[in-house]
Amino acid sequence: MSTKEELAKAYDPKPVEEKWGKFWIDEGLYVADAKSDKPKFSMVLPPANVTGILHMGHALCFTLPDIITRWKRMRGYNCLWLPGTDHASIAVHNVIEKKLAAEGKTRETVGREEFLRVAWEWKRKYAGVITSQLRKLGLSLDWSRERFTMDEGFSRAVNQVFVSLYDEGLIYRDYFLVNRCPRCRTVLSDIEIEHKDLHGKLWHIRYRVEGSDESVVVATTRPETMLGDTALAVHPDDERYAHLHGKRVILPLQERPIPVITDERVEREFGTGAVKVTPAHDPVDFELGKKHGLEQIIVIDGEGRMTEAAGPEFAGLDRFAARAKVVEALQAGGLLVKIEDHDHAVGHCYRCHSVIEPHLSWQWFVRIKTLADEAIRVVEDGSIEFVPPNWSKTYFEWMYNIHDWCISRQLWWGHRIPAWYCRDCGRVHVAMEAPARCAGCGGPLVQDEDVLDTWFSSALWPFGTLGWPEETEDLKTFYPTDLMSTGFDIIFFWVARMIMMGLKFRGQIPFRQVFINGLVRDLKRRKMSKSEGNIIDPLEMIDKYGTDALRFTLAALAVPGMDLALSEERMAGYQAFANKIWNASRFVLMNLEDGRPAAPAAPQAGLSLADRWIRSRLAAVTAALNESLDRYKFYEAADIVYHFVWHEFCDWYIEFAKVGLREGSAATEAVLADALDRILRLLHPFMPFITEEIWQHLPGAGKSISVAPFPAAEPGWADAAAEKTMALVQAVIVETRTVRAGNRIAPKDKLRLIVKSAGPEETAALQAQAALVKTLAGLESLEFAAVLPEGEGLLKGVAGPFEIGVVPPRPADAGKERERLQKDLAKAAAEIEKIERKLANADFVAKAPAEVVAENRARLEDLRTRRDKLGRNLAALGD
RNA sequence: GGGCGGUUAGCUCAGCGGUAGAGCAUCGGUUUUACAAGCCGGGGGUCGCAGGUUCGAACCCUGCACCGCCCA
Repeated sequence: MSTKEELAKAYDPKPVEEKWGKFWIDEGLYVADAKSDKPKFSMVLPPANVTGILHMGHALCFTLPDIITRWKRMRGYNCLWLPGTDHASIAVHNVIEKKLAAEGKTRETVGREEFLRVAWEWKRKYAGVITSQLRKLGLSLDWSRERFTMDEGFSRAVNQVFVSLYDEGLIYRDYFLVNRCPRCRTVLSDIEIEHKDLHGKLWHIRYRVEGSDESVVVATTRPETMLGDTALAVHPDDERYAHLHGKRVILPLQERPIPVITDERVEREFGTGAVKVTPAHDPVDFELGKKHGLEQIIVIDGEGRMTEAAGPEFAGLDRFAARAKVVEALQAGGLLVKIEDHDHAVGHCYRCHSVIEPHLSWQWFVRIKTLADEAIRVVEDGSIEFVPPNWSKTYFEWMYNIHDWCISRQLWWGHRIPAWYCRDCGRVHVAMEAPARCAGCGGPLVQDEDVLDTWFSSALWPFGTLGWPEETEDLKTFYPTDLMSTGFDIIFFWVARMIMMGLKFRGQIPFRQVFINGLVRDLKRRKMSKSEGNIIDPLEMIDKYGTDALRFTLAALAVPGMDLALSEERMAGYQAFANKIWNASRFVLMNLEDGRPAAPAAPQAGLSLADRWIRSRLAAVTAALNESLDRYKFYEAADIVYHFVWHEFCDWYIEFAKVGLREGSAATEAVLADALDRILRLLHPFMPFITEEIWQHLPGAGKSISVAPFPAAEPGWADAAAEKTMALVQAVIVETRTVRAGNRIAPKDKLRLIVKSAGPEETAALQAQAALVKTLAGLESLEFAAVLPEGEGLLKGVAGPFEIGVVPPRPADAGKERERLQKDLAKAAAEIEKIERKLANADFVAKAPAEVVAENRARLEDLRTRRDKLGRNLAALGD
């Protein structure tokens, strides 16, 4: 026998989590085997921001797939769950700049090399923070394969992708109007812009028509950009302005003539129907400018300041100061017709929330259309499946309207673009390694200053982490991965791009399924944010309630695709659940002091009704749990196992087992131990720590529960007869308890219970379980009678087919009893009426399925019997 | 403006065509030798509104209202 030291009175998570967390890693239990012949199940962890700290979003997004991985591992899969971190270009860059600023330096004063040295040092120092926090969640990650997006191999993969796409013409450099954050001093891609509705103004400005006294009024939300206007546009069919076609107007303040052009894209309803055109500072105007061959005059620079071209009185001013000054100048010149309130969407930087500035500059782009077409196809044909499926609509919506992807960033922390320019002839060289000199003229080369969008590298995560571009064993064994768990907010940023890149460079989808988890909110459904002060910190929760309680809470709240409202109360509830499991286990272990008897060989031989019943339930619950997890219904799976463990195993079976154990039944001891063993294994994916700790105390435990087989849903254990009889037993027990509670009879008063016999089979079945009924209902005696004796002040109740009579230890309060019976009677009567009405409907009887009709008839019969019994009992009480 | 989602018990949410459920909260009882983070019992809902389909609607369809998110 191997029962170790007895379990403590209450579950204390901390030492347990520390012990097993270390054990799992030291023993390499989650290190995948590329050569295994078991079926594989692989995932890559969404790389955590290397600067980051763990928040509840991580906890949710990582706990759910860990449940799946642990479940699959126990079911015999060769599982790989690969962790890693992301270099988070802008975020880290900002941190380092701030750090330098604190020392009175800037990146320009220290230079690129020193900047990167500081950044790497910083990364080395802080990367461990997030990874050690990940470990606290009990994730079954393969740390031996941990990767970083800027490690050597991964960087090579990034360069390889860049060079290949360039060679194929899918990456190009262009002078284009892009989004720039003046504060971060870099351009951003379209999806890194957050549009916020703002209350703005619409300024109506008068432009004089050249060589006439006439003028045209244009409306604009950005008067400062007028300094860069190179045309005025009207709709070709707008009769109000037909006479201006081919004329020119004089741009106020600049006193420069600009042409009037016509274009279908002008909205006649907007403002006055005449609009100013600023090709260098507005996306629509940029296109109009290209179409109509307009000059592009840059009046705002990359830092949001007015340029020389804006004119001497404005040059150097901040864009918002310039706006005020332009408006003032227009007003002074009598050119401002009116100012209206106007709500419109304004783009903001997703990192720092500054207002974005459209910015004309040379940038690198990915030509996206052909890549997107393939990526659309694999979702359309079901090769990749979104869970829940409606997210595919969001995906398609974006993919159908996708624009070329601007991938260059004016930052230093990241993958430097592998492009070199010839100083002499300007020729562009794109290559894996720096070429020595210009292939054209032999001139000296200089590398592009920019780095790549972080998302460019994370798009390669599913294959880059497995060793690509080398054809590694890992790549062959584990790609494509099976599941990707992530938030809906990065479907565009990340999921779509992984699909495109995976298809392009592996010719295969990167993952079979995408599980989209919701947002973690507080109880008032607000997003958690520092400024709101409503953050629930997972580490603090782990400290307070234990990792298992946190994990179970997240699982229980995780309805696919839905945001979840998290509360500490909920977590306290699952902490109590952990404690319940702990104590149930203590009970079982206390009864296994002589070791663990083997389960009976023949499935049902020598088993009591209760033993057969719990096995039947166990089989059903195991099957249901598997099905829920198969469909990623974590909340359902959690609910199933919670209810079973607490309200079937603990509330009923353990109490029944006490009777069997008292009688010295080895079978019950075996079933009890086996049920606990299975329960622990069923729970393990959700609550890895407590289950490991208890399981290790079970006689005959293996190396680790995390690699023990997941319980099979034993088909031979299904026992409808046992479940039916058990329902009778439970009904009699519950009704007796209800009678007791309704009449304020103390639990310590042992009762005499008389049961009126029903059908012979049912009666015999109940009689056989007299010991159970007596113990659980608190009886001193249980008698069966053909009729319940009258005139003894019996307290009567109806339990399934049985009528029961409780002999009150002292005269009962007839009023209370009458109240109770009347209530029951009223309930039954209401139900009867509903069903009678249904059955009175000829259409129902004729058209509803026969079994539904039969069901209703049977139910009506039962209810009528019940009503009659209750009525008689009530009448008997009357005298 | 386009798209997606939500509206069910006091709170947070399941259920999505055939007897309205869970957890928490609440009320009453209770130191029954695994557990008071417990045990036993109870109360509580015209399933947002209005139509329609159906023998039958919380569930399907249409419209409306309100809330949230994404895109333009």
